[in-house]
Amino acid sequence: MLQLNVIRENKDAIIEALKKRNSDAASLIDSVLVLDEKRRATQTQLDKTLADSNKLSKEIGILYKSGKAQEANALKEETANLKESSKDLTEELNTIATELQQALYLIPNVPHDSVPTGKSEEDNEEIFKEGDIPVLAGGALPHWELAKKYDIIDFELGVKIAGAGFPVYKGKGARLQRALINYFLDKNTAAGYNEIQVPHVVNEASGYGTGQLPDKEGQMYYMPADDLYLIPTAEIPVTNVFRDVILNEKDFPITHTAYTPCFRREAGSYGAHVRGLNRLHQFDKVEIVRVEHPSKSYEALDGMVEHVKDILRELKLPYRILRLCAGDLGFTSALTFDFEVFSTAQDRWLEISSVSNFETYQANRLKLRFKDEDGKSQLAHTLNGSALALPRVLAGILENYQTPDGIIIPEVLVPYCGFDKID
RNA sequence: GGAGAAUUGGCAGAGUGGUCGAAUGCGGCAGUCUUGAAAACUGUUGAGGGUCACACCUCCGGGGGUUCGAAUCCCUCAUUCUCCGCCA
Repeated sequence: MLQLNVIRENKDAIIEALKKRNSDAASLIDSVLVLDEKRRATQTQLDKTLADSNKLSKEIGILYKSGKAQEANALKEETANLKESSKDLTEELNTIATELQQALYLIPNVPHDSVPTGKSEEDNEEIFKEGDIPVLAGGALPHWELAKKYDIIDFELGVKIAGAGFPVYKGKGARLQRALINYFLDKNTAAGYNEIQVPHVVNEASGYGTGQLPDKEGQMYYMPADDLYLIPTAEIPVTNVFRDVILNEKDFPITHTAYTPCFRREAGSYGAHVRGLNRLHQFDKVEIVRVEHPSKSYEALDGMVEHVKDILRELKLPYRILRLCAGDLGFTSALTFDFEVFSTAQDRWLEISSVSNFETYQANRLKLRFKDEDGKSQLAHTLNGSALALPRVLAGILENYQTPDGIIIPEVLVPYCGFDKID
């Protein structure tokens, strides 16, 4: 959520910047400013009324104490009007505040200057590419065929138990999943991220805190009996650790890593590209989250990108990095880099990580602040990224490391797996 | 799941209808003293709105109510603790 005072002071610049997202926010911003003004005017009026009635109440109290009940009763009558108008004003204020809040929820984050203009993922800018794309022998298979051939992932069994998009990993497939989780967590903690285990469900307040609500409720599994959501990403619980928190400057940087399963309804995204592991309702992911001083957050973002690169180099997977264009940028993000691994047998790139800086957008909703040098409260910056999402990494490994004799396990994972080949 | 108790500032803990945003202690910060530090002493120390700055307003777990007036009374929800039941 954008800050009101920032909108007030940079109205035109914000409208201009949001045009990059192909959203004309001008009228929305205008109505926010009108509502803001109305809110403050109403607040001032209410404050005055309350001040008057507080004053009267105090006088009544003093009169009673000094035994002047009659005079007190006379004053009581005067309060009736004040009470009436303060009730009306409170109602009015609540209405305006709610409208203002809802309008603010509809405004996405302002894209960073470096974000390229563009309408869709086709306009994303490739900024880096590394790793050799293997030349596979004849008869190379896509990962879902390999999964079947070696009996390591059973998609049909998942359908029976839960439904499409909930695969069952078996034998060496299950072991490889566990190896990847442990490897990622080890890499992240070695880089200084503090491991944390968090709930896999979140309440409504947490959903609003990181911006999934009210925007994306259709993408989350919701449990009405308990008013809880299954998490679509560890970003929500891990970042909400810092909801309503005031940090000291010396607490920066805050870094966490967490493994969680992720649940996504993926409503309406069925089609040709969802086969196998490409798009699931439940998948595993290891996330990294940072809370940073505003002056350090872009440096931190670069550090996260380098960290993810390092992992992919060790796995020896061909990958590229995209700078998302404004049209493809997430609602809450100011700048996002996507990592994609090349799926050789499918001949396409698969997104395996998304690393973003949200600047103060989430912090404003979370009320995540810190005391600066002058002792004033300021909003912190939040960032997060996948390091990494498992299924497509697994797809990449299966396809790129396949040989006629079986699938070779990347060297760095062998100690975690306890085997070096799936055959 | 049943019965009872509780929820106050960074922490501990007073406060049961009136000048209480809240005593006191600890912690934090600043100063005095000291070669330096500790101790001691003095001052200061919640968040938000509002204002050029004051004034002023809101917040004592969340929401609602009673009252001229609520941290204090009532209702409701949440959470925590104790006892019982069930259970990985």
